[in-house]
Order: sequence, then structure tokens, then C-alpha cells
Amino acid sequence: MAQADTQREPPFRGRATIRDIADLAGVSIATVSRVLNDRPDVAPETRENVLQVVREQGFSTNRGARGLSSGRTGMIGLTLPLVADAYFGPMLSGASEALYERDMRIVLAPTFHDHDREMSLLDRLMRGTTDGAILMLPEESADELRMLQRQGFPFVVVDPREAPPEGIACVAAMHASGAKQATEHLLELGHRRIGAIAGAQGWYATEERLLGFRAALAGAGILLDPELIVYSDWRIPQGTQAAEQLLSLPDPPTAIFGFNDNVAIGALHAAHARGLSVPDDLSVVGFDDTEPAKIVTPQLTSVRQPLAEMGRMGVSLLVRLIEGQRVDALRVELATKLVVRDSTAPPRA
Amino acid sequence: MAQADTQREPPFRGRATIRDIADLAGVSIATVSRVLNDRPDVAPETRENVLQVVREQGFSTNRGARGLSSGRTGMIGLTLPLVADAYFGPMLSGASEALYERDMRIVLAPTFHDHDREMSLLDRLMRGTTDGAILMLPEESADELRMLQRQGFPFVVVDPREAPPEGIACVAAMHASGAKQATEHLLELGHRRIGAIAGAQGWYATEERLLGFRAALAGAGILLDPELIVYSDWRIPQGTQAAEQLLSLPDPPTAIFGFNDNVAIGALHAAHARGLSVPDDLSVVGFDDTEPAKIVTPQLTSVRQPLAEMGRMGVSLLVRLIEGQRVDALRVELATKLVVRDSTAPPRA
DNA sequence: CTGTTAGCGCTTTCAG
DNA sequence: CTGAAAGCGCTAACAG
Repeated sequence: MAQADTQREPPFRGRATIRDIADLAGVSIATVSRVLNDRPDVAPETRENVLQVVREQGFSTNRGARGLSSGRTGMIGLTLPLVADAYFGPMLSGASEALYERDMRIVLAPTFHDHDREMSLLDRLMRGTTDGAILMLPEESADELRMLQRQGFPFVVVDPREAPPEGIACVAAMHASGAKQATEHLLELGHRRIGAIAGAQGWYATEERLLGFRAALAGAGILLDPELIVYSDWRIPQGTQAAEQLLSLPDPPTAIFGFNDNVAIGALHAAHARGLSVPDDLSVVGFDDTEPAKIVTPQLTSVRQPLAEMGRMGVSLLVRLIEGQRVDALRVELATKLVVRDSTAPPRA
Repeated sequence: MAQADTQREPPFRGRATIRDIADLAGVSIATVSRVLNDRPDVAPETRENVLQVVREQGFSTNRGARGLSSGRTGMIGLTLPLVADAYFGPMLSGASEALYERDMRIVLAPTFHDHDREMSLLDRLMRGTTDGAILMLPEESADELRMLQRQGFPFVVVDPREAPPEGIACVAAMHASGAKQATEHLLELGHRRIGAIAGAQGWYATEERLLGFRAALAGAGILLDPELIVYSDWRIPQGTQAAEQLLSLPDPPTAIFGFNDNVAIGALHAAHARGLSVPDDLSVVGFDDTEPAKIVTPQLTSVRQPLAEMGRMGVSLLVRLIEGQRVDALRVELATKLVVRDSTAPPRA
């Protein structure tokens, strides 16, 4: 009772609702809604008036409520294996920038490489909280993805783990051409025996990069010695180990091509441990061009993947999907580019 | 008309709603809601029955709708300057893990160091979409934070930029003690002239670390030469520059304490450029112990900040705030710890 | 223990 | 061009 007039003007009992704005502006909530959604059928004067009040009150619409009534929440889900990662970070960053520009929000769902978790997350993302999703390096098989698609939930895969399934929106980097460039760079420097620390077997990126590697070698008329390819799991220690193996060969390579920066850095470590100087005794090139490539000594020559751009592109595709626009290019491949730094040089002697 | 029975069994016209579940289970929606929210007042048998149907349908509740009616969305907002960053990444990761465990989702809002953006983001986060927020290294002044608080929106600051304001939930690391440890380590090694590359002036972390640095020096009976402290902006190039300055002194330091890993790495670069060997000619220690510290050569001795743990702790505080529980310790300081690696050694001669 | 009944804040026909 | 009214899916009293 003596609770006083909390019901009065501006500082509402919580946050202003569309109804408060309507009252203040002396119009109906329908009109406010129209203004808020940029509908054309509002008198300019009315619109200005409403916007005025909206600004005064610092009002912005409750997405949950909007979602309920319109089916569109303005939020999109994003799953990715890891958040604290030099590889996924930039992708996430690019996606979040693009989303921000569209005034959309992102519901983050790290899977920590757990397939079940990813599935259940996805499942939950779909339940009205989110208009669509971006799946980065998803754990799902092509079949699972297709099933998801059949449920009518819009999503796009960024950086597919397996070969991108037909009919599913997907953005990837040009792995093969990047690998080819890297290998050719080594070849031009005069290297003839080039070892490769490939990624995990069966991964799309691994297979494609292998293709590019082989193509470059073939182009130089070099017959690939199978001993010179060793698979890894993309991580530094495995890279070190793989490099050890390569360098222990009776006829060791003079250059090593790591299929990502991690394994290349691992190779750097291995060289260091053997007292080999990079690039004088051994050239090393990486792939991805993540932050660490610029930090290690010597700075790593690496193939740049446009990670942030991949994130942005994923958003762009997804938004079109959500809006029901025709998407002609369901599959987008972004160019990669070799960045030469200090870890490559002509072979000794 | 011939649209047929989309209204029938399982595969609903979209996704099952609570009403569908109720029908299928032969109970009211209120009962389903009770089961879903783990209310005690449901007969075990009924509960099991409902859960059965829920599982069958792969149902999960629409958070938007829940938010509308209960005022709780199960989502929390998180602002941070950068997502793709060795420092913020782990914090974010820790927070997202903790949130996941509580079956809550995180709405990500990177500010890219833009104050206005952060404010508007925050403002939007508050509008019913989110139950509370975690602000990592917020741009807001103490006053702004207090204003926010007055609006009744629960939030906690993780890693405050300024000295943490009274009465605001806040988690930080023990900067001073970490800095003291690092300096003492150098002192024990025999260094007497120790340069510091401080962070940005006025930052809480800078001031506190400076305190620890001074305390350690004082403890060893060393009078601090003001020339030996140079401020930076936490980034690598600035670190390099600051180190140049320090090393150009008539009587240069034999060790440099970088107030974060970036500037310490910058110092490594500067040493390298001068042909100084680390740690033989110059010892370097960093702060934060981010990923790059382990990657550079030589590996960096650094003070570990429990970044992921800070994120988790932030969530834990926030959840208590949201649930209206009493929070006795509004201010949490997490311990830091020196990790000795290869960049520190006794001074030459 | 369970069902009924109001809304939560917003969008969207459908009438003026 | 604008308002009235009907929900979106769910929770929360309030009765039984």
C-alpha cells in the first residue's frame, strides 16, 4: 500500500515492456511491434514518436517472447570442440562478429570432443531457443547430419571432419591447394626429400592435404616414399614424435611439412632436441597459420586458413538458410595462402 | 484439408510441446511441468510414466517459454573483450564447462574492447533473455557497474580491470603474491638488477603486481631503480619495445619480469634480436602462464593464473546470486603459482 | 497428488 | 495506417 507508486513513469517495476512503450507513446502495442520490426505500414510521424520513447526508455525487445510468438528468436547455436584454442578461437570470433552485425546472439555450446554431448546439445539448441546452428568440426557422421536436416532445423557445418555430405550447407578451406603451395615452396627451395606429418587418418583435411602434397611432388617428378608420411593426431607431442620418426630414417628428409601448426611446432621441438637448426639443417612448414606460428622461434612458415572468415561465411550461409532464401552454393571453399616466414630455407649443401 | 493428420502421434508438426507430452502420457500439462522441474509433489508412478514419454519423444523444454512464464531462462550472458585469445579462452572455457554442468547455456557477447558495445550488449542481455551475466575484464567503471547492479540484474565480474568495487561480486587472481613469487625466484637465482615490463597503467592487475614486485625487492633489501619499470599495454610488440628500452640502459638488468606472457615473449624477441641468449645472458619471467608460454623457445617461466578456474568460480557465484542465496564472499581471490621453465637462470658471472 | 486457469512479452491476423 | 485479440509453450498459484 505505502509501497508507493512503483507503477508510475519511466523506472518501471523491472524493465519496460512493449506495453509500457505503447502507453508512453500513446499507441497500441501492435504499432510498437511494427516499428520495432521495421514494418513499412507505419506513419513516419508515429514511427518517430515511438522510436523516441524506445530510446528514452532504453527499451529492447525480449527475445524469448519474440521467439515464442514469431518462431524466431534471433539466437543461433554454435557447437565446437574447444573454445580455448588457437584454431577454433578465430573461427568463433569471426562468427560472433558476423552475428553481432546482424543483431543476433550466439548460444555457445562447446562439446569438448564428446559426441554424445554434441548430439544432446544440438537437440537442446533446437528446442525453440535457437533459430539455427553452426557446427564447427562436428563429430556427427554424415548420416546423423542428414537426420538432423530432415528434422527441419537449419544448420551449417564449418570445417567438416569428414568429406562434406551432399546437400548440407558447408564451409571449408581449400586444403589441397594450400598443401600444394606449401610443398611447392619447399620444392622450389631445392628440397627433394620432404617428410609429411599428416593429421588424423580419415579426416577430410588430412586426405585433402595429402592430395595436394602428392600432387606437388608428382609435379616435380618425385616418387613419394611412403616412409615419409606419418600420421598424427594434430597435437604438439604427436608432432614431435612423428618428427623423431622421420628424422631417424636412414635417409632423413631435409624438410618437414606439418599438416597443422601444432605438429609443425612439434617438429621444431624435435629438431631443437637433436641440435638441428631450423631452417639451416631442416625446413619446417605448418598449416593453419594460427597465432603460435608467429610466436615460435623461428617463426613458422605456414599455410593460412581464413579461420575468422570461415566463421563469418558460416553465419552468412546460415542466415540465408533461416530466412528461407535460395542458397545456390551450399558448399563454400575458401582460399588458403602460404605465408613464408623463417622456418624454411634451401637444404644444406 | 487433405493436409492429412499432422495432428496425430509422435512425429509432431514441429517439435513436441509440453501439451503433446501431457496428452501422450494422459496427464495434464501442469503435471508434466512438475516432472520436468523435479518438483516433489508428483506420484512416483506418474513421474516415471511422464519421463518415459519425454524420453520417447526426445522432448526438452523450450527455454524461451520457460523464461517468459517463470522469469528464469536458464541462460546467462557472458561479455569478454576477445574470444580468440590465449588469456580469455581458458576463462571462457571454464565458465562454459561449469554452466554446462548446471544445464545452463551461455549467450556469448564479445565486446572487442568497445565500451559502448559492451554497455549495449549488457543492456540487451538483460532483457529477459538471460538470468544474469558474467563480465570478464569489463570496460565499465565502478559507477557504471553499480548502476547496473541497482537495476537488479545479477552479474559477477571476473578479472576486474579496476580495483574491484565494494559490494559487487568479483573473482580475481592473487596478482601481488604471484608477482612476489616471480621476483623472489629471480632474486634467489642471484639477480639484483631486475627490470619490470608492467601492464597498462591504472589497471588493477598492474598495480597489484607492482606491489608484489616491490615487496619482494624490498624484502631483499634492494632499492628499486625507477628506470627499471616501464609500462606497456600487455601486447607482444610493446613488450619488445619495453625490453629494448630496459636493455639499452647504461646498467641494464640481468632479468626481466614481464607482467604478462605477451610482454615477456616480446622481451624474448628483443633479446633474440640483440643476440642475447635466454636464460644465459638474460632471464625472463612472464605472468598468466598461457599456452604460448609453453610453446616459445626457451619455454617461459611464468606465474600461473587459474584462468579456467576463475571462469568456473564466476559461474558458481553467479548461480548463487541468481538463486538469491546468501553469498558471504562476494570477493574471491584465487591463488597464483610460479611455474619454472627454461627462461630463467642465475645471472652470468 | 493432480488439474484448471491465468498470464509472461511479443507477433500477427483481422477488422476497421 | 492502426487497434483488438488470439495465442506461442510454459510455470505458478489455486482449487480440488
